[in-house]
Order: sequence, then C-alpha cells, then structure tokens
Amino acid sequence: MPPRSYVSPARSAAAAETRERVIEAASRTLREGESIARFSLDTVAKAAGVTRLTVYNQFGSRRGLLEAVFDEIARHGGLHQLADAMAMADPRAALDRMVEIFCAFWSRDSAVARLHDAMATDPEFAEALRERNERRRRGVTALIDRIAGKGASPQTRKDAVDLIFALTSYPTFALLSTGRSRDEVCRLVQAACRAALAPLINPSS
Amino acid sequence: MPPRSYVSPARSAAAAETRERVIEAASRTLREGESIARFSLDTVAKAAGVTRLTVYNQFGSRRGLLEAVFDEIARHGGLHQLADAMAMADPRAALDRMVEIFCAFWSRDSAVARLHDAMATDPEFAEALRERNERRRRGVTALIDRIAGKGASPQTRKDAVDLIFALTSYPTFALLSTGRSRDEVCRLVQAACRAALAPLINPSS
DNA sequence: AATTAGATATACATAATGTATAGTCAATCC
DNA sequence: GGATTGACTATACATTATGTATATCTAATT
Repeated sequence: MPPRSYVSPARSAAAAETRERVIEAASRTLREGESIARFSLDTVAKAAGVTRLTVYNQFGSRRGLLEAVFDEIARHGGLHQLADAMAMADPRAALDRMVEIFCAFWSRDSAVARLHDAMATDPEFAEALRERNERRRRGVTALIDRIAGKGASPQTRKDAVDLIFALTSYPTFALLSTGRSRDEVCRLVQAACRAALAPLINPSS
Repeated sequence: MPPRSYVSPARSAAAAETRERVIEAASRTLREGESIARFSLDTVAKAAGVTRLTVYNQFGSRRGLLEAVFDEIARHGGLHQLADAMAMADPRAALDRMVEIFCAFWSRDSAVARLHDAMATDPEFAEALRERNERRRRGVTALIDRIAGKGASPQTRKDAVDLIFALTSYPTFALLSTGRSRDEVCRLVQAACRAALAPLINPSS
C-alpha cells in the first residue's frame, strides 16, 4: 500500500529557511575564502549550523549548492533591469546600458569570481553557467540585429556579437579590474563595444 | 664527517630523460583528459612508467609539475618569434604579428586550456602563470608607447594596454574559438586591437 | 496516537595530495 | 674491486574531500 503523503506548510517553510541559511553561508564562505580550493561542504555546513548531510538533502551535491548560490546572486544582481534596457529606442544606448548592468553584476558579489573558478573543476557546473550566460548572448544578438545595416553580412554580425559577448564576460571584467574602479571598467568596456560596432555600418572591408 | 658528493653525467642524463618523459606524459594526460579534475599524479606516473614518488622527487608537487609542463609548452610554442615582431619598424604591424603569435600559441597545445583551469584551484600556480603573462603585457606596453601620439595621456595609454592585454589573453581566445578557426579568431582579435588604438591618436574625447 | 518530512549521528567507500622510511641497483670514487 | 652515492622503488601512513548508506530523533500532520 502506498504511504500517504502530505504537504506541510510549517515544515516546508522551515526547510526553505534552512536552505536559504545554507546558501547564505555558502556565498559568505566563497566571498571570504581566498580560493575555491578551500570551499568544502563541511565548512559551509558548520557556518550554516547544519550537518553536511543536510546540505546533500537540500542540494544533492556540491554542484547543486554552487548552482543555487549563483542563482541566488543572479536574483539580486540587478539583471532584471535588462528588460528595460532592451526596450530602449536607441540600440546603442541600450548596449551601453547593458554593459553597465553587467559590470554592476560582476562586481556586486565577489563570490561570482569563485563560482567562475569552480567552472574549471566541474564541467557540468561550467555547462550550467554557460547556459545562464546564453541569455546575455541573445541580448547582444538582438541589439546587433537592430544596429546592423542591411549590408552587414551574417559573419560580420556574428563577429560583432561574439566580440561584445567576450568583452562583457566575467573574465574580461576581472582582467580589466586591476587598478580600476567599477565605473572605469564600465566606460572602458563601453568604448570597446562601440568600437566593435564599426564594421556593421562601414562597408569598407 | 661530510659525505662526499659527486656529479654523475650518466645519472643526471637519465634523470633528465625521466623528467622529460614525465612532462610528456603529463601534457598528454592534460590534452586527452576532459577536465583538470581528472588530472592526478597517479595517472601521470603510470603513463610515464614511473612511480608517483618519482614525480615528487622531480617536481616537488603537483604545482611544480604543472609549471614544468607550461614552461615546456612555452619553450616550443613559438614565443621566441616575439623578438622579431617587436623589432619591426611599424608598431601596428608588430601588434598584428603579436596577435598572430599568441593565437598560434594558445591554439598549439590544448593542454594550455587545462593549465588555465588549474589556475582556479591553485592560487600560487595562478600567480606563476600571471607572472609569465607579464611578458606579454610589457610587449604590449612597449608597442603602445611607440604608437601613442604626444597628446595621449597616461590613462589613455593604460586603457589601451589593458584592453589589448585582455583581447590577447587566453580566456578571450577561448571564448572566440567557438565556431571559428585559429586564423579567423586571429583576424577578429587583430581588428579589435586596431580599434582599441583609436583613442591614442584621435584626441576627440 | 500513528505517521511523516526534515534533520541528525555515525559509519563507510573512494580518491587525491603529500610525507616518511626502508630498500634496490647501477654509476662513481678511491 | 669494494665502499659509497644518487635516482628510483615499495610500502605505509596521515589528511582532506566527496558522496552513499543506515538508523535515529523530533516536531508537524493526519
């Protein structure tokens, strides 16, 4: 006979709370730790005041926890502003705004640096993050299509998209951040992205 | 009484040979493995036909082995051509050539991808690789100084240097390599670098 | 009062790095 | 030729992580 099952408001609320506490502890550990190498589920569990097994119950694996942390950061990272940016009348202004939004996102929580490091050791996590980045690529593609003149070949468009995609990526942001404020990086990337648009209109190559 | 010590041509030659064999096995393992996570000294030692302890005797640690692999790749990676490139009369042509040399370098041995992944988990190894990249930065700086007009401010120069440094980095190369041949990536990066030079002469901002 | 979901306690399997100690064997020195 | 030395081996051990298994506890539901 099948065991009767039921949903419990109080229980699932408590579970959700511990889940959030674990995510918070994990992102704090990522922020404060100097390397992803030191990031262990044991440390996180202790910081959250739970057992390591609870982490497994909630997230399934280390990878699951890391994805949950990234999604939590993304939720509060200001990416919802992208909708407004994409709706702007001037696609170049929209691109500038897009760069601004992503610079703010990359610099908001230093845990994102460690999460990108985690891509190196966990291919499936890397794939998961890459999929989340595809949204950025789609946004860039849409803007390029609006900016490009009729004469722009598909290859020229693809080049512009991929170049701007690379310029707005986290690795580029991190490389440019040595000795630069967030705003300074933003202006530099904006200038580079504008320069990358040139081949789309000027048919001189 | 101090133990007498001596140098042994035959022994050090044999040691150098096993050292090379281990490096070769390590880079092969990195190339064939799908992730740095699977890269263990045990695997390398077996592939080289030696004991894991021999690896420790020769390289001290996992990090030491990885550095040795990178240096070996760099030695045969064509970076010596940089001297000729830097000696070119036209600094813009030199920059084009530089981009070419680095695109060839990044694409030559797929083990470099895994080595960059290793930066994520080993901060000291990351630092070691960063130092080796400083040579590229110095080269870019020298070219920018030759290209920049008198009116170019230090900040404008720094911006150009850092931007080109980022454009010629491995992460950028890897990001642009999806669906592009080495030469195509090279041309795209060259164009982006040329565009990054504009603020150096045109004082219109 | 019985049941159930979430969390705990404890143990175990596996894999990796790194250290320690003793032993093997051929090249070198006297 | 015999003692010594350097590279390598064999074996063992300590430590740290991830991930799985099993039994138990507790408070919320039925």
